[in-house]
Amino acid sequence: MSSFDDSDAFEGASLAARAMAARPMPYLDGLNPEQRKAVETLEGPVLMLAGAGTGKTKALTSRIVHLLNTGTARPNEILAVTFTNKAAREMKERVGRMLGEAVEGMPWLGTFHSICVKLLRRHAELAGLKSNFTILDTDDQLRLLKQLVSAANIDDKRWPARALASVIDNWKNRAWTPDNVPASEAGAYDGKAPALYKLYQTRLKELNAVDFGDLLLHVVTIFQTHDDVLQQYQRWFRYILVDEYQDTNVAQYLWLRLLAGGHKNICCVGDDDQSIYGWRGAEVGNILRFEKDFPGAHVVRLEQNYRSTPHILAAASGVIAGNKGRLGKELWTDVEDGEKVRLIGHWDGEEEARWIGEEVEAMQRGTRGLCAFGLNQMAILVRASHQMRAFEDRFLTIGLPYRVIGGPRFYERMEIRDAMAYFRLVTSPSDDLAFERIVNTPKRGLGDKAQQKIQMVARQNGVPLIDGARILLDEKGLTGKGASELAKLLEGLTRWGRMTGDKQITHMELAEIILDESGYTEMWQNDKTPEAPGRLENLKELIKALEQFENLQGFLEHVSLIMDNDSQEAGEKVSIMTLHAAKGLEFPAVFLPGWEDGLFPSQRSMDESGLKGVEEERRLAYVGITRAQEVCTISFAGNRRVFGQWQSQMPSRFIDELPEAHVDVLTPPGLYGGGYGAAGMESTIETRAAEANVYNSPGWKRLQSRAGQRPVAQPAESRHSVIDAEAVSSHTVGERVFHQKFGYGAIIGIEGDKLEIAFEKAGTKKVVARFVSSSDDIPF
DNA sequence: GGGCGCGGGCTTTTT
DNA sequence: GCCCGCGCCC
Repeated sequence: MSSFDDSDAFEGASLAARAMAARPMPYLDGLNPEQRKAVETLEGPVLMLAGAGTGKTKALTSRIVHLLNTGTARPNEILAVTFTNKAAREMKERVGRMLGEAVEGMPWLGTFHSICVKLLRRHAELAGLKSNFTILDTDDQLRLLKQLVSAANIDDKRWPARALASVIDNWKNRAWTPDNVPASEAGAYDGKAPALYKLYQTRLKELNAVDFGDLLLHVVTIFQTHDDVLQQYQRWFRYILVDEYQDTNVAQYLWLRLLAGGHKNICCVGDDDQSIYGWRGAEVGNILRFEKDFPGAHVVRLEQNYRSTPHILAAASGVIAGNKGRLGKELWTDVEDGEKVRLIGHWDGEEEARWIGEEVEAMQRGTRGLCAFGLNQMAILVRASHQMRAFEDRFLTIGLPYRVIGGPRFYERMEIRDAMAYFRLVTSPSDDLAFERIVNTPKRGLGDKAQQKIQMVARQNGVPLIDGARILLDEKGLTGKGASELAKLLEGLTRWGRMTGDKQITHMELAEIILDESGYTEMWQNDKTPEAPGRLENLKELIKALEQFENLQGFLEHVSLIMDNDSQEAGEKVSIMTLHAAKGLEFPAVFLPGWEDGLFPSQRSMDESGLKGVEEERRLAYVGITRAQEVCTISFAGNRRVFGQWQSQMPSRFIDELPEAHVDVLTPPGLYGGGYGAAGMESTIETRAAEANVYNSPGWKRLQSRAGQRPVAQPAESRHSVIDAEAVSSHTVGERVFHQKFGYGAIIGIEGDKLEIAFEKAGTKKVVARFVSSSDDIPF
């Protein structure tokens, strides 16, 4: 058992707490009664149900401050867990600010993953690891799995490694070790998944590596099998706080329950209505049954919203009311009036992007009758990242500054991962995955053949690849350019390895030497693609990031978890991000484009999870609307490119759920009276549709067959559809109509504003009435 | 061994 | 429409 006394993490923090005991508590004055209750109920289990914009973070940080300020706990006795590094950082900053200068940081405030890394490094041997284990990212993980899959003679066409990765990930999220996978679940991946999972775990141990899921899983396993260890931590962490509790998965839930098992001083903060991570294993059930898990729990509801206008809140409430099994909260505000939620339909996705671009500019100038918003105050929140493209394209053409939040993270970029592989190999030569990654990057003439030879020799001798390569060279198993290049690489690695101990050279200098001498920097300097300069720039940034660490080793140990991408460049820019990335943020003006069935709610979510999936999508809609402070604009398009093919789209079912009284339906530009014809656009659209052989594409067929299966959500009379109200169709069955993409057809059915049309060329389709015109209205 | 061109599959969402 | 993997050819 390791001793805690040698740990920096547990030291030094207590002075501050003692010095602060019994100070005045001004922070309590700014809280409303519910917040105050959540802050002051320090003992026993507390569930803080905090709706969107109700001052959750304020309450949470005040609670930490209160624990410290009253002398109830010392900073190192508080375990405070978040999901993102950003949230952890923010909380740290706020606590620091509230306490003033005296804080010595909180060693156990961090993400689930970062805290688990700390714990696992202390007890690595209990999981069969060394304490300097590496953390694989998804890329490494996938490469490893691919090797296992092909070694097992499995056709990776039918059973892609990706699928296996997600199966294993799910199992880990449920805290199932290879031996604990229930028989009922073992059928995945052609029944081979359990064996491959076991193999994978063995291989990880050999590599002294863990993946993301392991961080939780190993620690939970250690807690479950080593009571002495668990008890020590139960004593250490006297007060536990959990942010975003609705997002915890089973493994995290077990972890928390184990740690809180003794004293039960656990305060979980969350909002069941904002649970949007079911797809990565989050269990809304965790928050729904908190009171059962912790009998006698104090439940506090934060319902006063300080963010949005009443119309926006009402719209959000109206949508979320469609979900069953909620804990039930109703947001309210004492703000007076404000703008209704605006709704608008467009011809296609490009028109939608064009309109939003104009709208952003209008808002910026303040010409929309409202006060002007800066670009930083506006955001476009999309369901799926591929939607971003249309906006980026449009904004580039009109020169509207924008920023995309949550693109590929810094540490996931190719050049960063390559560079890190070099560093990994220098600090731990037996890192086979790192070796594989860079052995032929830059090109050294060491292709598949050569690499296979290295693999074989290494396996025969039971040594890491780097030693296998050495043996291969000694045995003259390689000739020509490849041999000399490999010798050069090995020689370099040895040399750089020796330099890690050299006090004359800083680790930043060493990193630069490695990248230069290996030819890696040169590779990008010679690269003529437009990305190359950016990549070199990133490498420079990487070196700069090293500064904060003592040495390369220390850097590598920490970096795998700091996957942040928060290089928020300054300047006025409109933000584009996914709804998931928007959680926890707020903007005066929010655009929510792409509200179309299949896109939002996402078809995949519905196919995979049925009603549960739709409910999660609905929560996503709720998250989206509640990001808006003053103006919320929802939009949809009648046609959209899907997989590069034009598709007819139906407005989202969530649009029907918006309460009419709080919605303002805007008239789209040029939808009636042949405005498009006048603008001379129909030819391009028609040509595109004609060129693309739409109706034979698999995507189209898939969508067609799904459209038939999809159950009607609710009886028509029970809904008050905004669209229906506005556009009671003036069409009749049998009428001949024209559609810009599908051509001429006859109406064979009318259902509210939706027409079923037998097109002459395109077959039978459902189309929203406003997207067709009577055939005699055609302006040409 | 590497570069290029073709075809298939695919897009949620991320620590 | 884009990315990845494969197979062909240099």
